[in-house]
Amino acid sequence: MNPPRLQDVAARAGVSTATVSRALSGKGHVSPRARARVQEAAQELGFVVSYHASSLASGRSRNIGVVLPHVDRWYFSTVLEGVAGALMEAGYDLTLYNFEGDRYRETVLTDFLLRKRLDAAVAVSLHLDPAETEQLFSAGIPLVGVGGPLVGASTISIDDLDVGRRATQHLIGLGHRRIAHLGGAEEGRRYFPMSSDRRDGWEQAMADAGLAVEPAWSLIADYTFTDAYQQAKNLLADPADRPTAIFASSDEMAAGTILAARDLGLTVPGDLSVIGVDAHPIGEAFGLTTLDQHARRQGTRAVERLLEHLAGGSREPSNELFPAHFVVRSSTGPAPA
Amino acid sequence: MNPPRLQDVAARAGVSTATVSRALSGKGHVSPRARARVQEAAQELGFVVSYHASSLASGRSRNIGVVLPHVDRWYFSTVLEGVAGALMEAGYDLTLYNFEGDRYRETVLTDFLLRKRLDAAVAVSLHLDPAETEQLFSAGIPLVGVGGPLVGASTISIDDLDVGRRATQHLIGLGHRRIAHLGGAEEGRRYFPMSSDRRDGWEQAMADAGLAVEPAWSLIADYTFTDAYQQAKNLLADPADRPTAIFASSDEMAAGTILAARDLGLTVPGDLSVIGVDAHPIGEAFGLTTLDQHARRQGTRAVERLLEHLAGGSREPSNELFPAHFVVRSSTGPAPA
DNA sequence: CTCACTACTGTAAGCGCTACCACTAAGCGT
DNA sequence: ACGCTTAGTGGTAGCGCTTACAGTAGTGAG
Repeated sequence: MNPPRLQDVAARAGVSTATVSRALSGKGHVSPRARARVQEAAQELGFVVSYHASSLASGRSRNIGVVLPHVDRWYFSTVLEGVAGALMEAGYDLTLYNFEGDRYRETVLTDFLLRKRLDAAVAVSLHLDPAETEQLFSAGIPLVGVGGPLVGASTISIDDLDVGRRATQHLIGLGHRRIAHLGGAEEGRRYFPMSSDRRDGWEQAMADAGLAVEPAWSLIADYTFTDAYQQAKNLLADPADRPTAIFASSDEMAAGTILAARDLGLTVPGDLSVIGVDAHPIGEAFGLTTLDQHARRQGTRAVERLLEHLAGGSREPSNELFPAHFVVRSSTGPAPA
Repeated sequence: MNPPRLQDVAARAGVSTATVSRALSGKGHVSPRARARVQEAAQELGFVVSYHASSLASGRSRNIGVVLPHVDRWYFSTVLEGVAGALMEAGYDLTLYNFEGDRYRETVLTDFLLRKRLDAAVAVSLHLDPAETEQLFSAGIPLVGVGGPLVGASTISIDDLDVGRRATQHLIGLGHRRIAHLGGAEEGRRYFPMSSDRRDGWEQAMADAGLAVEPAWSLIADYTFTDAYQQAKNLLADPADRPTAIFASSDEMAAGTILAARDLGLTVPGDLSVIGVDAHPIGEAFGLTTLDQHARRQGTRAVERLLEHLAGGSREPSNELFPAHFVVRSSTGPAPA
């Protein structure tokens, strides 16, 4: 026996299909009695509206796309958790588009735009070139960006420049003058525009304090624990000339740095202070001082914005800056004498 | 101007809509000339088939659901990467259902089953009770399970019992007799059935070698780095009575254990050997010996199975065991004298 | 030259809903 | 009492595709 259709419910409840549709969707006027009868009939038959038919007829699909460059990295998966939770609460489906770096970039930007099965999309750390932007806008899909600028669209992010500055100032305030930075890949890669902002914040804070920025102390570690571990081991190898503090653009890198320092026999924060960004759970065990960027809430907030947008027509795109909060633990301390 | 429809392409190419549909989908006979003309017309108009209309008419949606208990944990996000990549290659969309523990369990099992918008589903570490199983089967959605048993469905997983045994045997082979185990939550939680299998493997290997299993050395750490760190710190606190080796059911727990050991002034593997499971990238920097369970490939393999199933009608459900491979690094060594 | 087949193409009947329109029956201010 | 609004309902035309089904040609075998 085939799955029940709207018609079957209508027959059983003794009303028209139009009334069933209205009763079930909650739109339009339906008498309490009719509503009750419809619900009962639907219940008995185990009826659920056909997603495709409903979407085709109404033009709305209650389906939102999420585009991100990776799903197996902390920041992205945490934002994704937030987005997924918020969408579930709102009764929306989530279609996932994973770039895997840039591997499926073209495919996603072509495919997912065109099939027009999405009501809207959330793009995490997505950096588009003008042609891609044009493509997106002409498809008419409302878009909210998370964790990076996205021309023409509303965005949610932290103030990366400010975060870089505050992290560095925290170290300077503790008396450090020799401060290195461990960031993500610079240009070249198209996602991760924020990496350079945090680096810029570091440079600004150093300049403001009249401190020199050693070019060799500006490192790139791809946002991973292991890469940071290697970089830090090199950086800290020479006892005669090494920084007393390191600001890492992510907690994973910061933790890798701490491990490297220990492997070299350095104490943290005795010989070296380390500060990160994220509030990654791994930071707890490392006693890592960090700036919490509330990644999960960035995700939920993005959904809120999107739903407001879908409900209320088009508003001006706006850029919402999330506050980042200090979590001071034991990895930062006074500079060694 | 509205997006072009099939009809528009047909008009422009001078053929019927049926021919356009056949030419574009590749099904049925179409002359090379007609095909070329259709493709040209579609190209010029920027035509893409409407996903919903196509699904409604054909009954197939080229959309596969992925159900998992968390997305912000390594194993799940890695499997998800594999699934997402394989689906992208096959031209399928991916709808994500995140339980968040058990928070949205009911919602997902009800909602996603019913809307009947999925061709099939992949369930990662999903443990269903009989009623839920019944519900799923009556919905008629082909299902493949990853990383755990799933009654009635085909599954992909490693042999967790064997993994537990081999990891423990590795330690025994190095002369260890005092071996503790750090696993995930036992019963209670409904996902993570594999945790107890790895624990059982440990117990078996110990028994086979005639070694005692200290109940206090069978710990639960929720699969997280930080929790393992705490547990290990307690476990290793007493110099008079502590294990010389620890088998952790995941690399994150193993890494947390190593950090705890070092914080206590113990050397690895001098005073303590540690072995994990996963081949989590963080293991590299820790020099962690582990058993690679090829999480990503489990994901891609699940998709292969599903697509075979969708193509070839229903086969018998089968359970495919993935081999796990040793990655011996520096965290395991001979037992201290 | 006929028959059987195959290659190709068009016609049109849905797929299962939503939403517009039309209509009736109340309710209500004047 | 009169229009006027509004709640409640049914009829039905699509939404944009896919896919029988049927029909026309062209081909080679008998």
